[in-house]
Amino acid sequence: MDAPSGGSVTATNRPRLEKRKQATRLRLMESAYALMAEKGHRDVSIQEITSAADVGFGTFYTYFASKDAIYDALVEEVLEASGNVVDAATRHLTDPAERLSAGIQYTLLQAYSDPLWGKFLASSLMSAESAAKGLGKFFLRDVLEGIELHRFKVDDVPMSAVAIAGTIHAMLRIERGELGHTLSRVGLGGARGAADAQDEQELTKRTAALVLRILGIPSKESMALAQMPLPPIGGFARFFDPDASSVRRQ
Amino acid sequence: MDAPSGGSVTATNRPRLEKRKQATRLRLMESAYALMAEKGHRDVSIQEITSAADVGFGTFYTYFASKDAIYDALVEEVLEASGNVVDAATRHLTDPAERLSAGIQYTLLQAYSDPLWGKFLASSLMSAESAAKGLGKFFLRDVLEGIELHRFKVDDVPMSAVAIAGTIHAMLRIERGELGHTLSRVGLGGARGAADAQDEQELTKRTAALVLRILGIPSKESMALAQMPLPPIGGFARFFDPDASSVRRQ
DNA sequence: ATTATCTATAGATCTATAGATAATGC
DNA sequence: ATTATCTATAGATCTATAGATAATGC
Repeated sequence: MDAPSGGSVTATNRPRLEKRKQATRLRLMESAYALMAEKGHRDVSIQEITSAADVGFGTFYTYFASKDAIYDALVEEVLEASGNVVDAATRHLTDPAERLSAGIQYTLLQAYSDPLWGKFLASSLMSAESAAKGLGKFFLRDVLEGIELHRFKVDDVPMSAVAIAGTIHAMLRIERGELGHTLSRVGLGGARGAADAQDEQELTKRTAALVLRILGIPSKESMALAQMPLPPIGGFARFFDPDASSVRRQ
Repeated sequence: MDAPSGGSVTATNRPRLEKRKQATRLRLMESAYALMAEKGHRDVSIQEITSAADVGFGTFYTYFASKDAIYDALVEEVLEASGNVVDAATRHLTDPAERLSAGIQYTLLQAYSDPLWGKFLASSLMSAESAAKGLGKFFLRDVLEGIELHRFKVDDVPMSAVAIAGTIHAMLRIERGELGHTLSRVGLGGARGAADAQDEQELTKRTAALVLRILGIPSKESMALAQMPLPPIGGFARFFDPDASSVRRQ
């Protein structure tokens, strides 16, 4: 009617503005990600997030309706990225056993090299639905394929899936060095050399080996499979680190 | 000096008063327990707790310094009770494999029969230290004894312990029926009959069987062990239920 | 007389919004 | 001219405490 003519001036017609908006949104998510991984998502105020993002308080509400909304967006992002980590690391492998082993190791190595990522991923995996997204999707695919090919020998598929998920989840939550520490306190002692000299490489291999054993692969073969060299992917990107170019989508 | 004579009139000299205090304290803990299990311990206000306990707001601070303080007290209580459940159920068994199987099954059955208990126990087991108390202490004892007797065959003891803890923890967190549901959504279908017809008895047996397999017991024997009848202990007490006489100490 | 319990309240936080301001777009 | 961003604030909540009250103890 009496609207200014000249065609619709929608947001999409203004690429620079749109780009700036995306940058602000990303800064908010980066800040929320770091704070929530550190302190737990309920224990972070919107105030803290906007301060860390160096953005006016009210700006938050331009992008997210609530704290839960930004957390949900982050979970979505992290779960998808976790799937990408696994997929990138394992796409080329043909043996489902080797592929699963590599996927598990890359996941844990990424978590060790970027503790915030590890904490956030662990918190994302708390709900049962999330287990079917990201990581879980790929791991389950490998498990099912291995069963079909008679590479794995499993009596109870759902229970095995729960055990694998529970094991990986537990490994993500354990503080480094605590594995040996906790158990030695109960009188177990170091299972293999000094308990505190466990490095990430060894822990990831042991985790992979145990998962393969759950899937019915004999003990020796599991260890051999887990020891196979991982094709290097040139270090891990820090998730949500402005310097990093990978992992992030868009 | 000028204090009233007649001997020290300490609290211990007044059994009725002391008893009443304990009752109030217990009411506060019962209310906090139910609310925190339901909504998560951070999402309950002291206001809610005192209302539920039918106690004046300020009274809370006579007994606990903070919300964390009452939560810690509850965790302590629940962990100890969890140990008692396991111990009572397994004390008489001589085979560590059978004992561990029974302990796991009783734990899960208790959690299924009393969902609040299950939720609270799962939340208590989140920290690594807590895993060595209660349940964990007894389970670890059985594992180590079984290894010593060559009943179990384990390559990597700490990793196996983590896997067992992670599996049980995951089973405590999974909603009933979700095991089959989640997996069937990904295209797995019912692994054994209809996925939603899983009853607690079956789930607990399958969990125990899988744990025994992790410990190197052959597939068939694991299933046979898990199928062994559990000595009935006449139903489970509701933890913190005023009607129940067991579980609670003191 | 003693003390457990209750009521009322101050102070601290935190969320969501309204209105002003500043930056880009054309 | 448009709109992203900022500042200021109202309203809701929640914690911790101070002082009053009510119940038991002797």
